[in-house]
Amino acid sequence: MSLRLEDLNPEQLAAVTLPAGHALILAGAGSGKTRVLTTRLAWLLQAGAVSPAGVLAVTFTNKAAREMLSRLTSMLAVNPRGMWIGTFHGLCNRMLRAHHQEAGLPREFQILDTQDQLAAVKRVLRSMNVDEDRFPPRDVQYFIMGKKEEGLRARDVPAGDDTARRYAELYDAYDEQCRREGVADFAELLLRSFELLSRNEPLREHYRARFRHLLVDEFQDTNRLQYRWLKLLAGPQANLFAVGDDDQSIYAFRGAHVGNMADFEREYPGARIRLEQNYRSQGNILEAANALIAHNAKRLGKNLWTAAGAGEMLRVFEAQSDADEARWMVEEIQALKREGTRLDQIALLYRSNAQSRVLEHALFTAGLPYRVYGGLRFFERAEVKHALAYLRLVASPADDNAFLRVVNFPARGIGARTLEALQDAAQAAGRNLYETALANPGKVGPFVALIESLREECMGLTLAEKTEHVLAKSGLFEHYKREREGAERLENLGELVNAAAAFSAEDAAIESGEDADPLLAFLTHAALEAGEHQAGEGQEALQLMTMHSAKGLEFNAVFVSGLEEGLFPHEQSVLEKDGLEEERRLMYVALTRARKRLYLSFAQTRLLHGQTRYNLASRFVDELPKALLKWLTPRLAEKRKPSTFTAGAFTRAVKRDPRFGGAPAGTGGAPNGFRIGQNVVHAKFGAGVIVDAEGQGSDARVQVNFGREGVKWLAVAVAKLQGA
DNA sequence: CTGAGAATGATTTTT
DNA sequence: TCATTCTCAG
Repeated sequence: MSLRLEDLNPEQLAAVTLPAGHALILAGAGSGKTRVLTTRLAWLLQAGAVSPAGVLAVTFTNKAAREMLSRLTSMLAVNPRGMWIGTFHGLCNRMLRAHHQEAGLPREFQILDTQDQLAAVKRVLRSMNVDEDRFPPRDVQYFIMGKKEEGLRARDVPAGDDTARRYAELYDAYDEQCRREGVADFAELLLRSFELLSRNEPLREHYRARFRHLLVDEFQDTNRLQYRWLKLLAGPQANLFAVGDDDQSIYAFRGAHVGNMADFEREYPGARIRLEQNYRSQGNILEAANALIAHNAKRLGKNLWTAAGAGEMLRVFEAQSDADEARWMVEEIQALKREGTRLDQIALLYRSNAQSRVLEHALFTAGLPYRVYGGLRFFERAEVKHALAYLRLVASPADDNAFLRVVNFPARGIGARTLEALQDAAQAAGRNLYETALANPGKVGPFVALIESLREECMGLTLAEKTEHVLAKSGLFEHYKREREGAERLENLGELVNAAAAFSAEDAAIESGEDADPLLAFLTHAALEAGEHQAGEGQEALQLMTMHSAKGLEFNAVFVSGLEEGLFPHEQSVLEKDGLEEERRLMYVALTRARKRLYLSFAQTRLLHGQTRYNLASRFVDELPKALLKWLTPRLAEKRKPSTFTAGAFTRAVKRDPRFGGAPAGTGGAPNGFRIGQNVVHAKFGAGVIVDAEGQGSDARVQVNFGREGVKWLAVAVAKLQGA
């Protein structure tokens, strides 16, 4: 256990030992960001500048929060209990639990995850007889979330046309429903905490007097409300220490506002430190990443460097097809393995999850073990959510979401009609479903009686015993035992009991504050931390994930695959405002994951949504310095002229014209010696690929995808296309 | 209530 | 293509 400052570089040391005041640390990829943040925290505590209770450190993920805490306790003997280290949502939850009355929430309020929220929105729409075609539940949910993250309640939403007004009404009705049912969605935790602090002066002053130092990780990922929350909590006295990297901002689509960094610069004068020395990648990789990101206009500016050598060149492979690309990757992986690279030190990155399929197929065929990130997390699994719904009803009967989820699961002969009648009665009485059913049992009588007895029987039991009891009495265990494919689900339910057993008083205190009710804390834990993606850890396996999921990780060898226009940058993203720059930052993140070896690949043909797409190499490949690239395949479209034109249209699925016999891809007939899938060069538009064709002889026309230049129909007789 | 078949879309993701 | 969601008949 030691706090060592000797190993820090001058910039890191400067950041760690800054005197009181505000600071913005621009921390490049692999520059030791987490280390600086935790060492800063330890240094403040050890120097006696502040007590553990006087600091608040906030991160985005539970994983990051755990890592900070564990690194801190390895440097310093501190009791984590009194410290406020956690995610934005976790800390807001803690504050709201401590002051639920002032915040207008019931003590046992439950947290809605994204799934629960959608179900809740659907109920609002149904109760208001809203046309779901005009107001799709997903859009309404997105609207509500977005407004909350801007800090706006329904009444604050600027009035617009009828549709906008209706959205605001639905938002209002949704909030009212949440209030009735004693639940809060993710954004609500933040907004409610923000409103609590802004309205309740004594409380605000209490926390302002308490927290002298606020430290923020991944500041570029904060949304507007999170930044306002920080400012409100900091007040005029506290010191804000923000660490971030605008070049790694890849979450604008979920509300992150990179502009917060520029705003911070303006609003909080103080220290500005750039951490540019990279301890991860070799020189060529960094040089490539620097050159790529230099194409972005909106940057604070930063250049990574390393004391390590140049290392290897970046290897680039052009495949005929996605399957071909996958086969090549397998070969390279086997070669790496022979050279002694551990499989878990190799990452296969892609833009979208759908791309993992081909890779998995090739890896499976080759017998290479792999692990795919993404998909359902533990607490999101249906059987686990069912079990939790019973526990939630025991803790908080007003939770209609939980009620509806399990009132007829396992089946108890309670049908849609019964529930409709119950919901109508509840609405008329302005009460929740549970109360309504209790007052007028009918068909749901046995169900509420079951919950009532569960609540009684659970008194005095430990958390794990409660969980086990609920599983047995609810019939969930029986149900899955009978089900043919229920074995895995049963296993997960067993895992849930284990999780409950492992959930300690310590966890509860950190999760929800001192003297928290273990059951409530556990339910909160389940909502705020969805758990691992899947089992299969520990085994040495290749790591397959999206470039987004790879953020923060590092590997000896990295494959960045599917570098094709339309796929990456994604065709949707280039239509979005600042979308291309965000895609480029994503590429930057992908490149900077690699320590020693970096592979880039793209395929001429890719099967997507059941149709063959003909693609051109991503512009991001062109944006890398040629001198750093080692082509493993002959560069076919070398002649392509660079262009500044960024038309929106990209490869469309090829609709094969029956006049050409609907021949398979690549061999399809097209007029005058051209065929679908063929690479061509046009004098003005550069390289392209034939995507469709029609007509014969002098009327013949072909549709060509020129990537950035868009997709164009050209008359063969006029266009003078060259075969490439 | 259940199961079969149709319809529907389909970046990226944490809390 | 394919996975999920919806609809309707039994």
